[in-house]
Amino acid sequence: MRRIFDILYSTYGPQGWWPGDSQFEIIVGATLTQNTAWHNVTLAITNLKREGLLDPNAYLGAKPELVKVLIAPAGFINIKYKRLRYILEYFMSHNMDFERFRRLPIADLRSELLEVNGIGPETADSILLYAFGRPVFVVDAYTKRLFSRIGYSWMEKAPYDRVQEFFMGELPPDPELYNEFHALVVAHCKVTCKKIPLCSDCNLRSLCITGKCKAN
DNA sequence: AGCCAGGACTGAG
DNA sequence: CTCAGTCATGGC
Repeated sequence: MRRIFDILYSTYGPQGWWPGDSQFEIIVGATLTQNTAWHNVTLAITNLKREGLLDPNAYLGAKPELVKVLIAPAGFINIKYKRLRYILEYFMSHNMDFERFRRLPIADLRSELLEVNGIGPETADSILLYAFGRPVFVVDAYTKRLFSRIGYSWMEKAPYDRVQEFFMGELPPDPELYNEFHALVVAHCKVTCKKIPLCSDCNLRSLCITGKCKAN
């Protein structure tokens, strides 16, 4: 597992995630990117910034119609508008006390986040890792897709928590490592695309980046 | 013209 | 508990 990380890292280099300036922006981005191309999320976040709504009070005080237009590029406008509301209300109910979130035991904070309507396991873990620097491994569709092709076929249909437990059992609880690992998986999948067939010329198959495989 | 993107919720069986 | 249906837009 560590070897796979090393290959990815030497291939793509440090990714510098999360692509956002503030903790708050990371939280908003993690929500808006649900089943959505990141490019579209950047359009929405740029809109919110321009209108000064990338701020909890401003967002909650703005007219729904306006907010929906601004986040429209990210899709699912009605659902995501509500989800952002719920999430912001959660943080506001704790006075946006990020220091508190930083102190809370990981399991407790994760449970709190999962109780919020609109925050599922991946969004919760993205917030934990990228906004609060907690050592939580983020699993997503790319993770399952990639690893199910390089020897872990069981991951394809495995539930989120099972896959996460596996990775966290293989790797030390290092936020920096988890940060880069997830970002590198995304970076790799973005360039390989899910239609690339398995490579029969090397053990790494679709992860192979030697350029010698037929799959590449 | 479809198909897909850094998911999560809901309701039915 | 499992699972299809639903949600919306921009890029290729």
